Amino acid sequence: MHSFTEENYLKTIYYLSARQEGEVTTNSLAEMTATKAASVSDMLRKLAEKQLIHYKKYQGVRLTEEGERLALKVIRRHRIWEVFLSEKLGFGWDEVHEMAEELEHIRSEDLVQKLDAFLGYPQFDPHGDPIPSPAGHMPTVEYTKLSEVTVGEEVQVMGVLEHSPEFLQHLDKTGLNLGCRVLVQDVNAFDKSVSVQINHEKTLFVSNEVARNLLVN
Amino acid sequence: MHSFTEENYLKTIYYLSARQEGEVTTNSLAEMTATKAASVSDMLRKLAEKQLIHYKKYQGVRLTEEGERLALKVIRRHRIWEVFLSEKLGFGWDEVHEMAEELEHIRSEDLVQKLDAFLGYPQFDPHGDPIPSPAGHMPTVEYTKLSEVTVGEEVQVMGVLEHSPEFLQHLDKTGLNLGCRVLVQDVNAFDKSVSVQINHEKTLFVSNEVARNLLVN
DNA sequence: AAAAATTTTTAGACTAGTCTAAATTTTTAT
DNA sequence: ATAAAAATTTAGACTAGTCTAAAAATTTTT
Repeated sequence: MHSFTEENYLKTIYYLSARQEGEVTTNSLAEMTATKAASVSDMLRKLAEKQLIHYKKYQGVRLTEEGERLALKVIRRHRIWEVFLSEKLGFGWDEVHEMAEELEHIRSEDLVQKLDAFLGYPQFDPHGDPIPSPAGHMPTVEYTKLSEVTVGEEVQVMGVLEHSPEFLQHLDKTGLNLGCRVLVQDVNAFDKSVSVQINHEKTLFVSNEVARNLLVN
Repeated sequence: MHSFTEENYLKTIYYLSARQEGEVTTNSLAEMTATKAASVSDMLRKLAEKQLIHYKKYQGVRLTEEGERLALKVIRRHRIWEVFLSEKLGFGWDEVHEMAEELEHIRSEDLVQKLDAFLGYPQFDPHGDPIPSPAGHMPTVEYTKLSEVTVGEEVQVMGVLEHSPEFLQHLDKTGLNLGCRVLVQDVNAFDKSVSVQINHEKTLFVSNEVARNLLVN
């Protein structure tokens, strides 16, 4: 079995790889895991020894097939627990991440499998992120940022790019929940803020900062 | 906050204290936690420094009020998770303990509180053990061992003293589940084994070893 | 293409929790 | 009441994961 810490590194490498092309850097990992570059270097050596990453000194890092399989397992557990916390226990989408960070490391194949069944095999977590398959495959989703929708189009909120509680709470406050319909009425040429109508009801002004972090289809 | 390991020591001290009068010994703790006496000694020093136990060298150990409060918190979390695993996910009572050993350490007051509500504020875990109150009080239950029931009495299985999967699976196999009615028909004078009728149906022979570990009322 | 800046790695140290072996204290047996 | 046995603690070492400071490699700038 792999340690709590190793699982977190793999997960983080996966996320950073998905975010940009090419190798993941030591520094970006240090930032994401809130440790120092020296600690990351050390851990990379260990993960490379275990064949979980491809690693050449000074050249950045990439998951091996086995490493990606493990990372997706952890992400799958994380997201399934988030669904549980949200759907069954009534936690807000701004609260579930932190608890899932711990729950994702509970070691039992059977547990996540039964939990998945109990939840009715959900496809997405409370933030709209897809749940990897048991076999370790990440579903591809094709969403657009709200900031890129043209005036007159009506779209539906499908996910978020920013997962901080602050951002999610802001969305709650303004009523921009997952699944709500958004009609783009106007785009401000100066600051790229968007004027939208929500669920054919109230009209709202959305900053570009927010619009860039809202995924729609 | 306290570490995973500290929580386990406190929990174990609580269990051993409940099992016998007086101070808990270093050796018994070493056995229970599957470590060595030397490691226990070390940890006891640390727990004493944190005022979680009363500890005089060579004299054994006893929880302080604060230590007991923490121990009961952990036990509460453990048992509530067991109920969840059993009732909602369909795990057997022989399977839940191991997973709960990990789940009990998830740090969130809110989580256990919401889980408790979701489960309808259960009073007992799947083994019949009472669930401590949120305030940290262990309900007292007055059960008798099946081995001490007199011939002719009909009782109900309320709990177990032995929690090993092997024992629990044995009970499953023989149909001695929690809640089932047991009429004591005969006690063998030689080996103290008991002849019982289950739920007014089949008759069963129960060894004294088993009868001593079955709690009834 | 060399110098400067940045990034990454190494070296050495620290903590929590564990271990073995040795020393000490307590208990039991004579 | 002493000797032997058992239990407990201390001493010193190990591992995983972290850190700071220094060294080395890479990238950027001039």
